[in-house]
Amino acid sequence: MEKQNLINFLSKNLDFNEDKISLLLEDCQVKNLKKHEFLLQESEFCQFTFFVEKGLLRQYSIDEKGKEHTILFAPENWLVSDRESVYFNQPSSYFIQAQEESDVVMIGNNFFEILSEKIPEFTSFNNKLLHNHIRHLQNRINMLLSASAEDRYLQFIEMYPDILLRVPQIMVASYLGITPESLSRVRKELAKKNFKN
Amino acid sequence: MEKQNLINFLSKNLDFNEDKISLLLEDCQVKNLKKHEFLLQESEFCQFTFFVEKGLLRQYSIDEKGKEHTILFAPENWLVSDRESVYFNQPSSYFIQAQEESDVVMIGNNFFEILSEKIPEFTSFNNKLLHNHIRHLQNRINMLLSASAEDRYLQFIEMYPDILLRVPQIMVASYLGITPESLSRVRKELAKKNFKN
DNA sequence: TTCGGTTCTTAACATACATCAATGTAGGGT
DNA sequence: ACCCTACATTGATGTATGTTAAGAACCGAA
Repeated sequence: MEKQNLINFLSKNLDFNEDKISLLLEDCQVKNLKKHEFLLQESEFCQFTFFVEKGLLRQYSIDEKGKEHTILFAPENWLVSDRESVYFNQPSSYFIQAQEESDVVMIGNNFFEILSEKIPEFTSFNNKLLHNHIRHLQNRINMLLSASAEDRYLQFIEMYPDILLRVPQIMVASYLGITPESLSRVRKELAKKNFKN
Repeated sequence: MEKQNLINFLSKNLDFNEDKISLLLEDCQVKNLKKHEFLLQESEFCQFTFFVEKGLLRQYSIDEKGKEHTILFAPENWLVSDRESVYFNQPSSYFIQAQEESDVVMIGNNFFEILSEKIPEFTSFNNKLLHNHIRHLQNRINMLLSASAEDRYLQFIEMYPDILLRVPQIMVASYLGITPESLSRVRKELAKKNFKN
């Protein structure tokens, strides 16, 4: 089934059997994306939360000088959304784009509310997702405040070893907050110190 | 009453009258802090969420090189906590310290659950708090990824004009992710361009 | 009031990282 | 198989920011 990953994800966390979840998910569309296709662009209102069944999404912003800044990489089994846009009803300042041919489940903005009504325990699960998100952002801030280019890169490959292989370095650089040239040099340095990869 | 700010804060957001809220808050202690007193230190488990009735708190971390990184300034009517420690039951990697003589309401970790039971609408309010938190962190990441020292400073005084006057520059610098010397230079430059403040 | 510490400023110098530019390389589309 | 475009690498150079160090201003405690 095309939503199998999402169903697993929910049933694992909700202790609610697969069939029932599958039923609840009936309203959610699945969308197939070609590489480089957009799910959201700057100034649009984010209408969905996206669950990645297959492939890889990237969320990024573009600043006044035209530079891209990668906010998030979302491989299989990740949720992506612009919560700010969804929750506060603002035009988004982000782009969400498929980096590979991908399948995503489009979760409508009211879907979580509906789930909350039908599955009381969902509220606390949603809470957990939010806390996870906060933890993730907090760690990133810490990294940006304290770590050098090399340290950031090392942290990155530690945390997302596979993503390194799936996206161009230029995007990893924009995630780390450095230029692609700098990243290339960092890698060269690490190679000297006989660092694999 | 010593918890008046918190009562206002909740009654404004919950549409629940002051007396009832006041009653619910009875279990929460109020603590008076002298300047530089700690509410939380690294490796401790964060047991409370703190609401600032009066004064100013600062949350910060210290990295391997001994450098401080300010995570958050919390003046009157702000909530502070290490959600990661509270929610995931981990030792904290942060310090929370009073920058001024302060009064805080100590909100126990189960208090929000209790409130949820007594005030159904509280769940969605809590949700809003979490989303606000996420928005705040997200904006900060954007800033760290894209803005120069000067831009960061300008954003900071725009956003927190009063805090600048209440804490030493050294701490503002550690919030912005730059050295105090750099901050001093930035300010000098801005002064040249006849920038007030 | 004086003392001692913290903070702020300034300057000279160091360095990590950015920028610019050129070349090389690889993958996708026709 | 070819070209085209995007990406990676490298070197020369520039710049913002860090580092170190010193003195000045400030402030709280004795």
